[in-house]
Amino acid sequence: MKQILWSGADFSLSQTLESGQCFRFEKDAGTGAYTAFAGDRAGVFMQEGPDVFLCKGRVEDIPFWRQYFDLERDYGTLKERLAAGDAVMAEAVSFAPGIHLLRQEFFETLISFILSQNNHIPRIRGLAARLCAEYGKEMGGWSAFPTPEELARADEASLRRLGCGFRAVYLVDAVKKVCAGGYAAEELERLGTEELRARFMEIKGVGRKVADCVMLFSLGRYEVFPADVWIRRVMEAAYFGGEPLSLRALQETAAARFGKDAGFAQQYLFHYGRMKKIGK
DNA sequence: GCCCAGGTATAAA
DNA sequence: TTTATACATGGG
Repeated sequence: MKQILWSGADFSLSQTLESGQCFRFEKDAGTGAYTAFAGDRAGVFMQEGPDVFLCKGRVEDIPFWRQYFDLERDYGTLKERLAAGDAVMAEAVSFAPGIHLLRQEFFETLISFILSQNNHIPRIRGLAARLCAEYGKEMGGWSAFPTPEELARADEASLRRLGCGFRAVYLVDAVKKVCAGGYAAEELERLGTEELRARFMEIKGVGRKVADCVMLFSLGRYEVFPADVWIRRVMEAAYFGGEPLSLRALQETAAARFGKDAGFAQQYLFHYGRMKKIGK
């Protein structure tokens, strides 16, 4: 099977899947194909130039995957707007011009990014996989991401046994709050960014970083775009190649960008500075 | 075996 | 308000 999913510029399957937005995908080293999992769906995708193909999966899921990869949005214009008059963003955009913001299911994104704290990507992926295997619906060779109700069967002790560590109590609190209501898609859509962030941060273990990641990688809130994926790309660009950007330059740009929230930006960049050993 | 991670809660300054 | 630590665990 080889169904065309999309054809157009400004989209890179690999850049998008490997930009740290999602934790359930696999790359076939031989063919370069990616298997992506989202909720209880799975698909195998390949990209040849501007053409993206669904190579394995359900044809009726094609509209879902188009939405998931945010393929119908004009990223040319979006990127221009983001990079205008901003050297750091311009650098980020040219470093990874094919990144799209995923529209992942809300609960899966929330749980994944709670798992992400003080953790590295290979281990986050391992944890997510174990969570699916233990509590998600068996799909024949793989497991769906558990629903809030399914994950409500888990208590702190069993989550710790899975290896969640101190994040176990955070997961329990998140599941409890989501099951209690107030997190339906229509309700979240009604809230502005600030209200949404405050709502998420009521959950134990959800700080600004996780809240923003959920808004970015699930809810399409572009206004918080610079706070995560692009900044990370900039840091990688600064660390791995090209003209090195000083931490000071990044901080100044971030302070300008975040305005009143410069403190957060500093803290945020401090972490990345430490992580990537940039600056002093 | 050691190091450390797509942070956050909490204490201390 | 800002800055420093503890945290659980296992992938690399």
